[in-house]
Amino acid sequence: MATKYSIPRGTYDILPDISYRRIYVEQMFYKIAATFNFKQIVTPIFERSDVFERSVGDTSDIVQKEMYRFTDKKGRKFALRPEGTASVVRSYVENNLGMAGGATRLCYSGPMFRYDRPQKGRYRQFYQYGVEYLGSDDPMVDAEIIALGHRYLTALGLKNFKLEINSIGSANCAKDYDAALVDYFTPHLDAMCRDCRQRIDKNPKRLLDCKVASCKAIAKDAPNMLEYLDDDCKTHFTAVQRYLAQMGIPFSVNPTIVRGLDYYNKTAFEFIDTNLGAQNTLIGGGRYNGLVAQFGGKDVPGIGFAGGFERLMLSMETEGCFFGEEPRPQIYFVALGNAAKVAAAGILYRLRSQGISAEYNVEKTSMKAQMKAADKSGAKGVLILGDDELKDNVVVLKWLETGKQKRIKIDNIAEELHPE
RNA sequence: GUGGCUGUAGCUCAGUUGGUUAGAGUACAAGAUUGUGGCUCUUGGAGUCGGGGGUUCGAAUCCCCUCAGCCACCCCA
Repeated sequence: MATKYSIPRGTYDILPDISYRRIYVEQMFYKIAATFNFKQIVTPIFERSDVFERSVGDTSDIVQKEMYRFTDKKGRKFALRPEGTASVVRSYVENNLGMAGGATRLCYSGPMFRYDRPQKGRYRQFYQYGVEYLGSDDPMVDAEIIALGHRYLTALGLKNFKLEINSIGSANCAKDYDAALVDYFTPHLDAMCRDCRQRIDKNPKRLLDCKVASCKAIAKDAPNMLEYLDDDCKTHFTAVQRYLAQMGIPFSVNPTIVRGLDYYNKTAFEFIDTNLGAQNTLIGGGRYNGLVAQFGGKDVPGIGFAGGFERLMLSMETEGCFFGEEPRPQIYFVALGNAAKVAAAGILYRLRSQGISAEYNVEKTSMKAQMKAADKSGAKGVLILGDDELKDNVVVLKWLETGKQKRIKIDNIAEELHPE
């Protein structure tokens, strides 16, 4: 007996009855991105491991324990991509995309891989969409990227989300701030959870994020990141807010937003769903000045965001959003008898060549069964061909919604379906 | 990686203190004067009771292991 295989943990199949929804949501993304003149870039789903290790940060959880790594036959080290930005920047540098002059606006979508414990809205293979803007540090660009995210969510019909923004400063103000945090938290450490005690050395900003009640209480009075911004970061951040206000995009400043990837600086933002579970970040993004230089390119500033299709669609489901029309054939062909079946092959092929979607069922022979199948398929019309019609060179066209039917010439089917 | 809950037809679920051929709804298939769908009715097929091991005369039911899903931690999309 053949063994039945089951899908790997944390992955899922997109089955044909709902795959049109994914197509709708993805196409909407590219459509909105195009209105901002972003163009698609496609990169491989695996890269040399250090592409991610160096950019995402080798102390980050993603690199430390969530990457799918493998070695090829020549011993090269690769990893399935855990996120999109590193690959895009690698390609930007490798192909000198900046040489075209002006800014580079890129968008992408595709599968990402993280070895995580699966739960609702979190998978080991998941699908992200994202944008990257390379070539400017102007705060207007920050606002534009955020606006693009906002436009997309809105275009899908989502309402129950909020935008939170923050500035995590640049390298030099972050250093001051981290020192201030260590100074503040160190005397309280005994009252804090074990995780926090461990994290204070690695990344003191994380202590701001802790969910444990006692830690939360201490973190409440911690130094505010925004007060440690240098002048450049400060004016940048206020300008971003001014642009957002100008665009009429509502937001709130949340100083505890700490993005988990090392390359972020200055502006950080999240679109959060307000009625999803624990995995409620719809879109996360931020600025990453310095990353291009780190990949061996010029010191070109950049900013971008990424979001997961899974959470997006979960959110759309809870809000009852439109997911696009379910595809169905225009015509269902009912053939009675073998001569009609043979003729149907030719007619079907001609209709399809003319762009008319058509379906039939060879397994069913009775008229009743074929009509039932036609009804179930959602087809708008049925073409019925039997011996009577065959000898007159006609078919019966029946509209399923109204039940009206008439005999039409076989050569005129396409015109009858498209009256104009 | 840690903890809690769950796992019975394709889907949603029943299944009494372990007891004989494991049920329902829905979906599917065939039929109701044989060339006309939807509604109704009749009949039918379909389940390794997640998997493996153990206790027992007997396990879907009790015990152990394992796999998977969900929820939270964590992490983030």
